[in-house]
Amino acid sequence: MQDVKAPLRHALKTALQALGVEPPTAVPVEPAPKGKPGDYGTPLPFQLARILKKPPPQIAKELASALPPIPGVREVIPVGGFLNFAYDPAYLVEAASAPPAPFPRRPGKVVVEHTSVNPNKELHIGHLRNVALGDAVARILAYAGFEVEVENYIDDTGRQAAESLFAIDRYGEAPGEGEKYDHYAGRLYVRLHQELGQEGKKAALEPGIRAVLKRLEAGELRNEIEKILRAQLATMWRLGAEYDVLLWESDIVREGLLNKALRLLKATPYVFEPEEGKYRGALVFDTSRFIPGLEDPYLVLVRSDGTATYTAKDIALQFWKMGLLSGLKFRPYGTQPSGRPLFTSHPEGEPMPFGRATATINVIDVRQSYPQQVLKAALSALGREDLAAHHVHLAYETVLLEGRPLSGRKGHVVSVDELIQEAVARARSVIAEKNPDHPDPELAAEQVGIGAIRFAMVKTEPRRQIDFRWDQALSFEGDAGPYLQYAHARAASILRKAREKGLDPAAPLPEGAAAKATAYEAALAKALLGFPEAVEKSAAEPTPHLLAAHLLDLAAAWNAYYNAKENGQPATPVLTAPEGLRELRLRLVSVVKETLRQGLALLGVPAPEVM
RNA sequence: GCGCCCGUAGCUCAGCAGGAUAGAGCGAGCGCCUCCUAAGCGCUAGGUCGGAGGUUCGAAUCCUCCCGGGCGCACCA
Repeated sequence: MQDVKAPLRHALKTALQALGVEPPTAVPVEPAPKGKPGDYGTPLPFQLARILKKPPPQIAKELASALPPIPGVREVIPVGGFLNFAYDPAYLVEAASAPPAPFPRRPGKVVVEHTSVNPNKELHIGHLRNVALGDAVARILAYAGFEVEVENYIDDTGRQAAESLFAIDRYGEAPGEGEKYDHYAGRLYVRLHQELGQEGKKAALEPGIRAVLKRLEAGELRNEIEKILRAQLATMWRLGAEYDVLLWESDIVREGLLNKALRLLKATPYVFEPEEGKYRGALVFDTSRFIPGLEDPYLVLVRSDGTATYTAKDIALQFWKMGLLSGLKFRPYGTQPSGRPLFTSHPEGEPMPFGRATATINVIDVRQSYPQQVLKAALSALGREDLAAHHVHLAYETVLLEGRPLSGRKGHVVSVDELIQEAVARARSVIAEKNPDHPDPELAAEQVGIGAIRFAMVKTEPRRQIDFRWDQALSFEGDAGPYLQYAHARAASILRKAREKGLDPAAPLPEGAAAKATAYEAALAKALLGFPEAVEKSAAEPTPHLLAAHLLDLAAAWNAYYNAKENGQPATPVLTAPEGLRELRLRLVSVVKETLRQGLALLGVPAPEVM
């Protein structure tokens, strides 16, 4: 896939220089709107109107005559103040006829932290958005040329983990038949909270919970946490999300990273212990210089009872991620479904080069914007504005369920496992109905079910609230994962049949084949050529929804191509097309298939060969 | 009250480093399987881009104010 806009921009700059105008740094070039002549166009003449003191249409004409020949451009068409370019279809098709290639490597390392769910109960659809978003962003960045490290923070010394373990111990009940361990822990956690709600129970149970908390901090109950964590990981892996390293909070505390971080901060003028007032005896961070406009800019790092706040631990983790602190040890944690190894921090491990990031992305919901700002402020407090500028909080809005906020207490939640089961069952029945001879219905059902769920979570802009509705999330029509998967399977089917006939879609195009390209092929080629830019934009934001939107456009262009008719007859048959044109179309279909596969992979959506 | 985010078609959403008659999907209506998978395609209907000012040759996009909704403002996170 080659860039057709770059030569065009270059030619425009050359023409501008010929006209004695300093070219802008970014020359706008966009596909021409439907119904307008040409394939691409630029509004450049409007921007020059002020400088040249001439009307845009006149500038467009002058610019047109000053242009050097542009590769593939058949005609330069002034359209009012726009200047459009009609391409030779053969050129567009040739430009699109190689599958997209990964981007060149970029310097530095990006650490993406996502999931980081409390190891105390099963995942629900709120967590799902985090996993889907984080995993997609990590994949997109890696494809876009960044070195990416995916970290999953395990808060094993938190209150919630302690409560689940306490509940398991207290009720002494075994998991139900076939009950996943995280669901079991979650069930007893909920039961504990019911009991805590009863009169006088809280005081009676509190010491027990505190005792568990102490043991967790000492790392004594790691195996108990692991049982829950392993069950959660099974869900993440089934979704297709994978990680490089698990970071246990107890390890971070044990390695003294927290104290090291606090020591660094205490050496700045912004962190101190007030001698009077409401914060007397606590260690606070005055963020006013970094976060203006707060009514109370003091943030407690260490409470007056000596315990550290979560934010303080988070700052320590952030410092570690960016190489300001060292000390964690690691060891292998096993191999994930794709074969990618997973590591974990561990007291008995050995040093490994995790962390040391030049940029960090935290995938975490918008309600935590303030503490995320504090992370940047802490970096700034150390004088590391450079690092602060490279920390991104990928804030996403919360997920509603049928219009109402999720609520564990009111039972208004859906677990991810439950959702997957439902989606796969639904896919299974659609396959049985539409393709009863499917060679592997179980595989396809899993792919379609997972794909529908994951796509639903990433197609919307992160900062918009998602209202999860069963009928929409499991929809297999329209703007949905299965629509893209279907387009992919359709292309795969043609390629399969071609190979059966002895044709090789990967073979070089025969001499003169490209010249047979029509407007149909050109339109499809243009859709394909937008892929690298969509990836680039998605990586830069970062957000997967831009790539998702482009893939929907590409699939729509491909489906339209597939269905094109003239006088009631198929206008664009592939396998039965005349020789030359057939090879050309086959090549395009193969690039469509590969581009969709790649794009879907970046969103974590499987691409079935048969549906 | 202060701060951040969101108001685009009946519903769910793209578009927002200013550019061409504002685009999809769902829903509604009409059509397309003797043709490579109809989970698809085509056509029709449907919009004061929350409102008012402003900047600009040009504003859904930038600025200000207002209205509506969400979230955050603990020695929680």
